[in-house]
Order: sequence, then structure tokens, then C-alpha cells
Amino acid sequence: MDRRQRKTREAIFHAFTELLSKKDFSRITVGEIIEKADVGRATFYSHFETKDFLLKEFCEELFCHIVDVASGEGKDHRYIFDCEGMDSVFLHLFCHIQKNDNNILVLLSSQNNELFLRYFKEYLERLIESQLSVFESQRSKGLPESFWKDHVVSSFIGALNWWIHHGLKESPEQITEYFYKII
Amino acid sequence: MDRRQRKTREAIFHAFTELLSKKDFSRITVGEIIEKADVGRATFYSHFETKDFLLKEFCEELFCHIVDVASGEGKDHRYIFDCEGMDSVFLHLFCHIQKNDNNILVLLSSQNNELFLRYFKEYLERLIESQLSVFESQRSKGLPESFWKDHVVSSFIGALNWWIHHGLKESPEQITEYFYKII
DNA sequence: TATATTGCTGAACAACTTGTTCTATAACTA
DNA sequence: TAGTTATAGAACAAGTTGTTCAGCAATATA
Repeated sequence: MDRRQRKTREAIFHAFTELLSKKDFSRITVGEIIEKADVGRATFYSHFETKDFLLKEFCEELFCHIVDVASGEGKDHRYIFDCEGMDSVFLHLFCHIQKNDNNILVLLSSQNNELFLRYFKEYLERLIESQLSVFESQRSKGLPESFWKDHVVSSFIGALNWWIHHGLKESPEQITEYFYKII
Repeated sequence: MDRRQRKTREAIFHAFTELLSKKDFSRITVGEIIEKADVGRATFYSHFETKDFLLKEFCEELFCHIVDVASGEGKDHRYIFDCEGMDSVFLHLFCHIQKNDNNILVLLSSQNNELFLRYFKEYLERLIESQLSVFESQRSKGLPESFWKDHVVSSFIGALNWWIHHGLKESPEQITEYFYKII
């Protein structure tokens, strides 16, 4: 990708992050974004079809990375996140979040919380799918698999949300334990 | 309340419901609402400060009613919902939803699904607070109470969401059973 | 019944937002 | 060096928002 394109994209993402941490997505205008990013109007629209597409691509970069990488698909994971080997993928995720990788914490704590958790959920489903067997023994008989899967996913999101809203006072290990307990 | 006001409010709510069932909230304009409701622009703004406030009041009428009433505070509950005595408040809720009271089903199934579930969650919290003791025995030791409460709430929403997305094929009793099993 | 109050209409309005188009210029590429 | 591509900046039409106002209709009050 052309360096100019990269820089523009970066500038827009950066401005977008700042704005998201301060105000509601629906109240952010393209005008504000380009002013903060200091790029031309036409430039913005040559990169992103609309503001919604910007959000989409933004979330993709944010979560796709974290999730794909946490599930062990990325070779350079260690290098990017500087993490130790960990038993649990969930502990792993909680750790990354606590370390505020990619400013994710700012976003998950903002008023746009729900917006990101929703997107996060999507990416999380893929990850949890591969981890379902871990919880197979806890699954009650007569419970449809898709019901069970949904429950594990939304419980993780729930635990994460609770953690963030309570000021991240617990350690990642503690939250992982809570998460396992309710499942 | 003046009959004229009531009629206008009704018309707006009705138009709003129809639009919500067809398109995303963020893409609905005040222009569309007043056209469908057949009321003047100034009239709309004399009733609701903005589109967001309309949503807020709309949800209040929708959920406040159902939840408050389901928790036994409303005297005329039986009359409004024509329901039999039920052991579980949750079964109770699932029943009302299945019967599509107040068109709630249309809204919970629409693309605005998340929007309503979020609002629903708020009202649900109050209800579940009063029911927490029912699940007290299932609560693992060392789990903070607020964590546990959040988990029960989001599990209910999760179960409901799964049910709706899978076409309401199960009976309310069945879903209530699923819900109890995962808790 | 007559009168005052309140709510509604319809139109006009300014301010703002969106997404497009254009030209000139600067940065990359072969 | 010459050709390609991205950007700035401005101007633009179309649409949206929220406000204002005059005139009319429904309701309440005496």
C-alpha cells in the first residue's frame, strides 16, 4: 500500500479513535473526522464509502487481529503482543485487554461500549467455536449446541463488560476464574 | 391527557413501530415518521425533543409496562395480558413475548434487535434483582454479587435472543428450562 | 352559549450534514 | 525522466434537523 494511503488511513483511524472515546458514534460527523485527521473531504470518501464502513473496517482491524492472533493463527503474535505462553485463550484475551493493546480499553470503556462489544462478539464467536470442547463437560444434557455456544459467548462478553465497568480491579487470572465458574 | 395529544402520540408510535420493523433506526428520518403518522413537523417536535427521545419514551412504554407488570406491581395485569397464574416470572415473560404483546416480537426480531435488547436489559435488571434469591443456591462461592446478577441478566437476554433467532420453535416452558439449566 | 386555552397544520427557514465532482499539485513508480 | 496515483481544497446539490409563526380546530371553562 502506498505510503500516502497508509498515512491517511492511519490519520483517520487515529482521529476516529479520539472522537469515539469522547462522544457517541451517532453524533460524530465526517466533518469532525477529517478536520481532526487533517485530510480532505474527497480523500475520506476515497477511503471509506460512509461513516459506517469506517466503523466496520476499524473494528475489523481491531478485533480480527486480536482474536485471530489469540487463537494461534498468527505467527508473529509473540512479537506483536509480547506475551508469554498461556494455557487459556480466555486468560490470554483478558490479558491483552488489560494491557490496553490497540487502545481497545479506551474504546470498550467509552459510551460506545455496546457498539464495540457487539462487534467483538462477532469475532469472538469464531474463537469460541474452536474452544467449545473445553466446556463440553459442563454442558447440560438436552441443551442444543447452538444455544450452548451462544451462552458461552455472551457470558464471556458479560464478564468482560462487568470487569471494565468495575474498573479492572481484578487480575486477568481472577476474571478468568469468575468466567469459568459461571459456565 | 388531551384526546388530540393522545391521538398524535399514538400515530407517531404506530408509524415508528412500522418503520422500525423495516429499517434501521439510524436510517429512519423524522420526515418519514411524520409522513407516515400524518402529523405536522412542529407537532412532532412539540411531543418529542429529538428522534432519540422518541425511542427512549417508546421503549419506556414498551418494557416498563411489561416488566413492572410481570413483577406483580400492576393490579390490572391479568386484565391487560389475560395470563394465568405462573410460577416463574421468567416463564411469564417468555409467554408474553411469544404472544407478541405490544408487537414486541416484531421489534425484537427486526434489525433493531440489539437496540431493543439493550433497553430491555435495563428494565430487566430491576425485575431480576427481586428474583435473585431464587438462584442464590446456584451461585458459586467467591463470586461477587454484582457479577452474578449481571450474568443472570445477560443469560436471560441471551436465551431470549437465541429463541427469537431460531424462530420461536420451542415452547415458553422449554426455553425457561434451558434458561434454568445454564444458570 | 360565548370565550379562553390548548394543540395542530403547513409553510418557510437557517444551519448543518452528506456524498459528489472538479482542478491543481504533490508524492510515488518504472 | 515521464507517467501514474493520491491528495487538497473548494464548490455543489440534495437531504436533514430543529425552530418559528400565523391561522385554524378541538377542548375546557364560565
